[in-house]
Amino acid sequence: MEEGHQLRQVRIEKLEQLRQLGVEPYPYAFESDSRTSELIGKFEDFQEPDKGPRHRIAGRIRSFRGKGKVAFAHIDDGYGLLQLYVRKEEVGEDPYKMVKLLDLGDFIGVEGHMFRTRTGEITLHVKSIVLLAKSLRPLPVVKEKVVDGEKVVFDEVHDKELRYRQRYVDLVVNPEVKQVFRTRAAVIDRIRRFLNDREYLEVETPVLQPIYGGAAARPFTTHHNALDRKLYLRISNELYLKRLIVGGLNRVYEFSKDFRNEGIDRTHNPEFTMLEFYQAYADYHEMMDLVEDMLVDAAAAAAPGGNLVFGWRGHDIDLAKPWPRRSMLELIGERAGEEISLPLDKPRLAALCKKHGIEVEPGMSAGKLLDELFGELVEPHLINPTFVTDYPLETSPLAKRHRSKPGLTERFELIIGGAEIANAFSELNDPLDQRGRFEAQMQLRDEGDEEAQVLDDDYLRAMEYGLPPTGGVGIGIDRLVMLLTGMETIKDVILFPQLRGPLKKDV
RNA sequence: GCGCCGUUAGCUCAAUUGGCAGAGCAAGUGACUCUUAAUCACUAGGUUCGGGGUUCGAUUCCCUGACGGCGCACCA
Repeated sequence: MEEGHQLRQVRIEKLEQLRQLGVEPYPYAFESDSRTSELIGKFEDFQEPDKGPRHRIAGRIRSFRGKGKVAFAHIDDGYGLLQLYVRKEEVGEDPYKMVKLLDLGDFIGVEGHMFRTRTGEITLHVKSIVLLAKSLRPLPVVKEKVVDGEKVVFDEVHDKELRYRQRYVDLVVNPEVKQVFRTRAAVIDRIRRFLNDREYLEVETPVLQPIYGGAAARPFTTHHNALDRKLYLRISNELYLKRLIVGGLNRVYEFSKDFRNEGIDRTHNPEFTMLEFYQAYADYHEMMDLVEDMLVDAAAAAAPGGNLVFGWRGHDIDLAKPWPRRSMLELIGERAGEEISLPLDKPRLAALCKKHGIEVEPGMSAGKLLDELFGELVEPHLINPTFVTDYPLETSPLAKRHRSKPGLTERFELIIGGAEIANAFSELNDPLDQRGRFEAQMQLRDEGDEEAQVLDDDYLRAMEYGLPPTGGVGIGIDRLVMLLTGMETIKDVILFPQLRGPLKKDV
């Protein structure tokens, strides 16, 4: 809608008419004392509703039905809709002229008492009304009615592009979107308390990093002018948090916005939120216990009442403890129908891959082949929470060698609904082993693997001062919220997901 | 990056074999003092995503680009 569009022009003209009536279209504040949802909820408590107390409430006009000298409207205060009943006789001549100049989308403040209309709807009987902000652009008009107790919505806004690009519109017209983001905040709050209660310290580490690390991914790069230096947006905060363990902050965590220069799909957004937490003197077994407790606790923020069954990706997922802990080799062996034994036999794994239609490239290590088999044969079938343990050494350069299984590490991933929700290790704390692992990664990098990790000398120096045995976990918060809210795409749990290109037209 | 599908009024959507681009809601004017997808009458509203082509004539067919969705690839 360009500057001169008629719908917008009409509203601009109304601004002038309002000012001529002495109405300021953009006043400074309004003191409200109620919420729509509470007023409706408490209505039944009133002895004599029609003579009940006065309430003040502010919000956006979402529907309007003028009937001559009386008007009905619904106000939306962000928590729900409440019907208003306005009579010219009661609010006065001039205010009613103002009412006639109102549009859907305008913010108003009202004062009045509660009653029930002849048709049964709980309603605010307005005694006074003020304009709080005039809206110039028409919001999409969505109507609903209740049929047999079921809400039927008309002209619902489905257009994904409009919803993501103009999230402010989406939030107004699709009220369930607000609930997703309230749940997201509640889940994060709950996890933060869970960790604080266990004497974890919340910390902040650099987003701009001279060397990126802690994960296998391609980074975004940027440049610092004053330092004339290339910097990377973090792909992970793992190495910084472990430096803090070296320093004696024995339990640390950070909700970290990470950035990875990768494709975008239902489970990947270039910037996403990761929770990482590290605990000195713990191993991965202890971290599994902690993750299990943490996520069951977090689920309560999304589904009060102790319900632990969540519908997601076409499955009913039961989060009830305990969650099975299965080794990766065992799971692959079951699905492949043949036992995978140690030490890993690369030609045999390659044959197995080919048998299951997985492309084998010459440079692939035995561990990489195992990862491929797991992703193809096992992961999609793990619906209820499962801790998959003991990943190959080659693909886990920051994880400690397994205490009894050569060629594997003490690492687990938590898989729910076929998606990776958490990744964790007994952290590698042998600095010489770590140096060797970094060197192996650099070798892969030289061979063209752009996602191989980069050797971080300062991190090695820190570890040489001494890193205690440590358990560490990373949890993909966006995916966790998807699970707990039943959303099928990561775009639905990120307020402003990354989209290509600019707004295609000014609508 | 590849394939398939889509983009028409502010919103939700139609448009026959290629033949004057329509409806509902929203908007404007008028009527209406308990309406509720309020109702009634009238009015206005379009670069059919952009560019090119075929044709007497393109929303429709062809090419190309943009954006979105889905799938694949990539991806802890």
